[in-house]
Amino acid sequence: MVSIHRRIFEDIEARIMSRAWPPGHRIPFEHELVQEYQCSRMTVNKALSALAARGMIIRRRKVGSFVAARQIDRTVMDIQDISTEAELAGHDHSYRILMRKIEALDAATATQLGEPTGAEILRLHCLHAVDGKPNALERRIIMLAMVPSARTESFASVPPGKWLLDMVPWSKARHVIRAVSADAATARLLETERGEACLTLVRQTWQNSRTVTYVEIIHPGDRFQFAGDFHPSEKGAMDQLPRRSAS
Amino acid sequence: MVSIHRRIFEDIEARIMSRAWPPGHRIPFEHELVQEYQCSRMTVNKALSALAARGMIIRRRKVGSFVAARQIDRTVMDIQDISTEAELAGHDHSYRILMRKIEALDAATATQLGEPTGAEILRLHCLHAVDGKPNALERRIIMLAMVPSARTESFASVPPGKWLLDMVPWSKARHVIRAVSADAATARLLETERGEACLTLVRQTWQNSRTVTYVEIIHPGDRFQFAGDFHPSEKGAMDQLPRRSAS
DNA sequence: GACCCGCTTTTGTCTATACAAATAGATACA
DNA sequence: TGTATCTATTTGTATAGACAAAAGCGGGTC
Repeated sequence: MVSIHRRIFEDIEARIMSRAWPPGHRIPFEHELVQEYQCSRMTVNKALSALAARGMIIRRRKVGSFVAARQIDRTVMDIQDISTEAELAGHDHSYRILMRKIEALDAATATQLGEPTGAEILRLHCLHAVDGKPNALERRIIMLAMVPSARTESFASVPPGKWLLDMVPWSKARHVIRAVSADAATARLLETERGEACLTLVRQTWQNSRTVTYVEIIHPGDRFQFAGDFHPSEKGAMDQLPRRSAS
Repeated sequence: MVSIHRRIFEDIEARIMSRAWPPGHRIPFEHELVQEYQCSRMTVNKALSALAARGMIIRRRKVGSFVAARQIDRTVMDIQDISTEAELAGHDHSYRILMRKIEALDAATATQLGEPTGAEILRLHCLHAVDGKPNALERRIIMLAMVPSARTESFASVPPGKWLLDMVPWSKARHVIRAVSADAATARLLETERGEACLTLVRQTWQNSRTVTYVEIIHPGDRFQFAGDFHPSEKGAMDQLPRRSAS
């Protein structure tokens, strides 16, 4: 037994996925669906709102609801902190700090980050290993104005990615994935060949439109990949938490 | 002026993002939030349901609502068809078919796809160029049992990615992003150096747990990247459709 | 033509109420 | 002690009604 709003949701979704209702097609008005399903408008509204929240339809007052353009391959990738990820997979994770220094933001990088030249930053380089094998080179910039406590943190016992996640709230993140060839220094650190293809994840994190941190994480291409699934009507993440839970 | 359910949503979200309410923390019961915000339970329910749909909280009857584990960096990447993407960006797109043949699925590939050995497939190789410059090498397998009409389609005027998207509904997709070094043949086709880092997107698409198509799209690393944003409280995709719209 | 005003339609939000489903915890019983 | 049953609590779903906000549309005026 499924609920009515769920059935409406799925009926419409099926028609969108099968292209019976192509992009741009107008979905019946709420009052029409009320007639069709013999239910209240709130119920219909709940179904349509859910479709809108997923970006499958666009709703406009006085105009109607329409199948969204480009209901493309939208994939959700879980991009985790390296140490957390390794832990979850049951692998051993270690890291060591290669560099840690406080400096002023140079002009080129400042432009790239959209922050003022000369701002005080903490620059960190860090090598991660999983099960003893080098797995990632992390090059990070932390804006000290946004994270003053980083000034005195050595990151000897907590990796910077995890530490920041625990210490600093962020409101927006941007990820870029690139393939680059390893230069000599990178290859040496990652114990791979010079010129070897590397998968680089760049992440910039903001809080209220001020950059918190910018990081490049360079993985050897033969030991790493990103994966993501897409199920159209997937409900949110399920079964994540304990039966009983601490307050 | 924001709606009440939106404010409740954002208040709770902010506490989750800031770790004021860490994973596992019990969120106030609906009736408590009703008191706090002086609104009806339906309004509170709407806010909490939205948080649950996003996977930020887990709700269980008689128990309560809890902050979900791993409210990680979940990023949404729009992975589009190459030709559509180029069009949207205002670039010129062309392609040519390098290979097109019907064959039986060999054992190794069959295992990889999770399909029976010997199944009839259409194998397609295709070179895409944007503004005259090679931009992607596409290696595709189409399961003819699922897409019989592909047997007679030449793909001379519509690229296979687009054609499939228009012809065949799919219910699930999986994406993998990898970095690989170009072998000699790939490098020649993409007009780049042998060994150059390439960004490879692998996509497998299913309908009702039967594979529809499997494709590897190999981009030269110096001309391509994937990007995705994450705003926690982002509402669904907006502004996608026309002012006026056909039926 | 351009501009403003008011009408109408559609979606957005909210309320108060009701009952159903799940289930932790208490209670009764073997 | 273990087990079945009851009870209270919390979330899930649905309803009918109300008003607000956005925006297309037509009419009027200049």
